[in-house]
Amino acid sequence: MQQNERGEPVTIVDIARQAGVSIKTVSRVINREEGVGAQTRARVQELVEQLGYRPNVSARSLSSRRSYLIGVIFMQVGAYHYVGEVQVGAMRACRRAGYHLVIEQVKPPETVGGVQAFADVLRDARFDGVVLTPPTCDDPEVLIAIEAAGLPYVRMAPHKEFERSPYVFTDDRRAAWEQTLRLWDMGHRRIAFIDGPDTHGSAIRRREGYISALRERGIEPRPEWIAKGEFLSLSGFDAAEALLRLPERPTAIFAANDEMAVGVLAAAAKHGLSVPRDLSVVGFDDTPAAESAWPRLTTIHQPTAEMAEAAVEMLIEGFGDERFRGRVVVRQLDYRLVSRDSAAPPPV
Amino acid sequence: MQQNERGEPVTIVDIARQAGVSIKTVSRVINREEGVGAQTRARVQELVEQLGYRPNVSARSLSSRRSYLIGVIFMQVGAYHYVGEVQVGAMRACRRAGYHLVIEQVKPPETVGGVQAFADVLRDARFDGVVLTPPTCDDPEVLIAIEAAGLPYVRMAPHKEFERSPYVFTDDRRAAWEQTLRLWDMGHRRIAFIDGPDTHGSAIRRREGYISALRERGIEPRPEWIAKGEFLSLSGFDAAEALLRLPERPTAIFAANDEMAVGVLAAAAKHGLSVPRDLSVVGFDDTPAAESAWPRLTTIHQPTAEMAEAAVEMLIEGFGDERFRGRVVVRQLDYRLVSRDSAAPPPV
DNA sequence: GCAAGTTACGACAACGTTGTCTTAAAATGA
DNA sequence: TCATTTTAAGACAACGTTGTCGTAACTTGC
Repeated sequence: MQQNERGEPVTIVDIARQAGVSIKTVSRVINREEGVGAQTRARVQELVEQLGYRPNVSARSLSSRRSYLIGVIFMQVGAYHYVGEVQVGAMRACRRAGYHLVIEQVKPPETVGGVQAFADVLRDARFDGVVLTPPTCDDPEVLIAIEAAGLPYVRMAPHKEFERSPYVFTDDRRAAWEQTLRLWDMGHRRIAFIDGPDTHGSAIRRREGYISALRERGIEPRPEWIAKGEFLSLSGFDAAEALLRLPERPTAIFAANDEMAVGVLAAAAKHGLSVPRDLSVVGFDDTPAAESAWPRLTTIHQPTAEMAEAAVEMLIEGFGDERFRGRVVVRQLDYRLVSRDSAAPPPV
Repeated sequence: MQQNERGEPVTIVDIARQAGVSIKTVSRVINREEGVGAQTRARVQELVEQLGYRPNVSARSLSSRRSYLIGVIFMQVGAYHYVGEVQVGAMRACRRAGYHLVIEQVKPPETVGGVQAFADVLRDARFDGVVLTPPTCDDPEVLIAIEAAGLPYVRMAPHKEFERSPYVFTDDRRAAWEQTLRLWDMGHRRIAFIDGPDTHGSAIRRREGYISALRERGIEPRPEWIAKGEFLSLSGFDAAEALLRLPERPTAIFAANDEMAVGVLAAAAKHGLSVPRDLSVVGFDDTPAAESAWPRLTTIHQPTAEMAEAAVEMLIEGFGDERFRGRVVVRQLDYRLVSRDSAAPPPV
């Protein structure tokens, strides 16, 4: 069923011979090109399915100068969940369109020769396009390498230079604003914030949302309420420790991601504080950690997989019209507030 | 530097012309084949570097019938960390050998048409080989699909049928045995265990190690001490709740993975138990969650990335000698006990 | 000094598609 | 009815490598 009479994979030649047409005609049917009569098309189509023919990607790319490969570029720094979601979403979109997903890791900036190695990989992988995740999507060297290779790319939640390429994003600023107001509306007035690294655009925008929400309610957030974090659980723990030692302790802590929020939970436990009775804690992202923490985290759902899916779709659609030539395409996806058990009105 | 005079990527033809030799000779140099004189080889080598030539993978695979693509097959069920580590390790090995890594997700068994879709993907991706992660590595349908495609594969920590293919593993049984004895030696006598799903071979072997350690010390583990878990944090939480309600409460809980151990920590917090003062908790795997939990988890380090690296190496080495024909190759890697803060002698 | 290897290379045909150009037949218009 | 356009299809040459085989030019052995 999947082999021709010589015991080898079915090729376009086999189809052509059996259908009594030229290989070019079969090629046209496969690629949904016009210029084929209805009956011919149907006959070829049927044979293709019957023999289980699948085009040879190598031959196809050699000839068409397309690889049907999309690359996802990331820098592994412990954000397994995020990268995993991106991959799953990207893969879904790829599969729908007959593409495959290749993953490539960029070494953290400090690594010697990292970018050169990356450029080499780009050149021999011959991707049709790549998706960039934060914080790589703002790394100037990486961007230059990709542009030098003439590759179309889409960035996910970029930090700056929005005109430089198409990108997908969610409104982090507004989401953080809503999250903060949610605490406010519960009655919290001393709301602290744990920041992410400045290399992530979303961290910055989340902080902005937090600040603007408080200002809107007529409160200027005190500097000591904003603690530096690194998006890692441990940094959330440390930041929370500092916040909980403040003379006027915050009644609520908003961590810029769930991982840090889990760290806050641990710090609260260490200080003998019951969440949410003595302290409310909210996160951001809605990772599995949020669901499995105790108490379950009130957070904001980030449609990571869907964003990646959208990014790949934009890439593939872009291949049609002269590869994005200059056009910047933007796609926004919606976040969603998730209410669980870690936030409640403050102690009276 | 990376383009020839026509502004297109440098090809083998450019090198050949400039070196004054035939393309075949260049090809020989590239592929480290013999039959080229020392000076010629040096001259070609230098030109290759100078012009930044990289072979076109499509052409190469079309001609050689190799894709230089390795696939990693997994089923996403929340084990982001594990899959992430596998990918990183596999990618490292691939890059060293000039291969690229393609990831493919298999839908959970219940999905309709899942395996057929998977078989299709296998056929058009034309991997040179694939790495299978648990629990996919024991899925009979998946194995049949891969074997039908004639693909060499290496399994990671398989569950059964060890003669069926090459595989890499760690001695989970012995590691769990050591972990249990470590608790015993601290003075614990009521040691409970939270199981993983039976579809994971390592879960089963971890349980065996736990049981045999207790038996060796002359204790028959009570059935109620072994709680069913699903390798997910929430299931650890639930299992711990049941264990902590036991009339004779265990003084230590050994969770078959870190994620569940974190769930146990949460359950302990809910019950007002201080870890490790009132209850010792140990995990398995040494994921980031173990480091960032509070208290930090005592666990066992699993060399996941290294295992994946080894798997890919075995695959690539195997391509040489007629593609593994019948030979089962096995590689064992070492685990490592990690002592942190979540285990201590039991209350007196 | 000559037959019998051995070494270092090249010519040429794959590999399985797609792109470009050509052409016979069918449809259209006057 | 005949010139003109449109449609459906095919011929043939890429695409950039590797595999197979052939063959001069050297070695080697006696």
